[in-house]
Amino acid sequence: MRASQYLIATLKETPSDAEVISHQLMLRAGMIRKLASGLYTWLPMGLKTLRKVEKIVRDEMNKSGAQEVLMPAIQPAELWQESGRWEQYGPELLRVNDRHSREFCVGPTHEEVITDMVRNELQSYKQLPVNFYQIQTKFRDEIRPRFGVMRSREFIMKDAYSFHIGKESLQETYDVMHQTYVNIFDRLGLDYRPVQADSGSIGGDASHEFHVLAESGEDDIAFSDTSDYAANIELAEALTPAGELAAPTQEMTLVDTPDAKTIADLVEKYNQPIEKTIKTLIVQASEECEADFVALIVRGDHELNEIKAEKLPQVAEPLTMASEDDFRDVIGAGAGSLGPVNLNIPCIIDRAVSKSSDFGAGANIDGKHYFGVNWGRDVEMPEVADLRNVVEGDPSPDGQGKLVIKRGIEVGHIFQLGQKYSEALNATVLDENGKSVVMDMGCYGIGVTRVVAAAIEQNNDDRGIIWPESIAPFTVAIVALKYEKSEEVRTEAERLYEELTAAGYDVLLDDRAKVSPGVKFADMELIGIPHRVVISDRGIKAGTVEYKGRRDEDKQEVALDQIADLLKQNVKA
RNA sequence: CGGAGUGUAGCGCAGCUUGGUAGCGCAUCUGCUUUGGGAGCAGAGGGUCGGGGGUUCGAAUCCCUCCACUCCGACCA
Repeated sequence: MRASQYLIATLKETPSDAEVISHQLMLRAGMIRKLASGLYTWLPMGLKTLRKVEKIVRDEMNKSGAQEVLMPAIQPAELWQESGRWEQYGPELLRVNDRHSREFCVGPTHEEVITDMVRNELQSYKQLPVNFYQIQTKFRDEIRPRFGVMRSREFIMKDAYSFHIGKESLQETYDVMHQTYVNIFDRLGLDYRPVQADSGSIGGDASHEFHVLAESGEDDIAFSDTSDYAANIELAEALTPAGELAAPTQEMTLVDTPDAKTIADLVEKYNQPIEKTIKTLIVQASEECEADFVALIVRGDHELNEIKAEKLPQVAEPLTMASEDDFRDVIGAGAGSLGPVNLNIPCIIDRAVSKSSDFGAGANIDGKHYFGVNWGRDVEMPEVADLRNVVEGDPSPDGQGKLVIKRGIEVGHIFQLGQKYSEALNATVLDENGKSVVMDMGCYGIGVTRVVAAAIEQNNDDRGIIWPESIAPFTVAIVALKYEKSEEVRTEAERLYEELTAAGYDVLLDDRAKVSPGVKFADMELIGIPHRVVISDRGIKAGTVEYKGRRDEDKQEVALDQIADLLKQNVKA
């Protein structure tokens, strides 16, 4: 491609509303433009990379034996009513009416449509297992779209759905997809981790997420420093601290603490070590609990894990924090003065709290705390559960090593759905006995547009993007200085351009007239092209061109007749 | 949805307090010069000042209203 005939829409200044580096660089490199909140146009330069990501995903999916289909973005309400998600999905589902006022939605995902297709097309166990996928535009009406295409409302997703008789067959395909994802992210050239995950609202059993590691990620991932254990922090189990509960060394005393509303106050003003403080959180109880509220207690230095809390039978789903107005009458004290001693509602404590001794807690009397509290002696040990997020340094749940916590960007997610949708939509086939059986399902997603942003998030410097070779919009930039004036430069540049293009390389020839060298260099670096060749009069006189890799510190002079071979040896076409 | 903020040329911003015919930098166009790190000179074009309403002789500026966008929050004891 010739730069003079291509939209190079680079920006010198960073648009003011771009927060994260990938968003800034995608705008500056002329890859995307915003149309409205959460909606982006892909300019030629951005689309080129997007298509390369798609191609890798498509290649590997095809290799895995999956079959490509394409389903509509607009879906009829009936199917969603059949699965129960028309009511359940909430405002993230964009609903629209056609001219006959029939109801539709813009698909945020395609379980319903694929299950409908499969129940119509498949009749026999002999046709199973199958795995269908598509690369298609989705819409989710996010509460707050942000970070450019990282969390946009409209986005492109590769979604695949497999169908089986029995869990064993599902597990086999799940394993194949896990390996396929590893192959995909390896080829994309990204630093990523597969992690155990919660299956969340989509429902189902086993689940892994694939995270690209980056500081700006929105998820916390916990890893073992010695084994290959990795899990989303939502899921990572916090083990009970080893050792016996220490014997009391202090008497329990009631202390006036009128100015202690927070854990920080107790630590600073009353000299309580933070690990000897506790937080008492009041949440709505479920129907099977006789009280209206349940108290959840974690250590002052720990955080409640809402996913874990929500799974407790006594706790209402979704997890709802009680407001102070609600519980003040029941408990007799407000936030900041709550604790397990003389508490008149059910109480569940975190495993770490169960090993706390001589700790401080609210007295359930406004402005007062008990210090030196001990389980058994001062208050009966309540029910114990895993309630908190793991923190760095916790022992790994697999018993090997300690946990390290890093930020990740979720770019892929695979689930074993089981029969959630196939049962709701009655997707059955006949088994070898001629009996009708409900199929098991798996589903497998990759956020294709998000992959592009994540790749930039992980690969950039102060000059711009540094693309992995496999997804760079162009792999080689030929910067021709004084292209329009120097016939020698023009001849050499054209020759190299033709040769590399013929050899299958994606080459951008910067032949722009009256553009100064500095601008050309800056643009090529901002766009992030991995390999750069500079052709100039100066070089031609010496019989050389200059080569520099995007990550290289230094340039090197290469003989004119050797540059093509050098690139062919080191760069994949 | 709650809170905060911003809307002025393609991009980045000033002007608003104290009302008086809209400005700067970059980008764009023309010409000349320049060409190995975001060139110089000369000239030019480009604006419903987010929309509507009001106050006023006069509104980018003051008031009302609507809209869009951005950030923070929706974990708090």
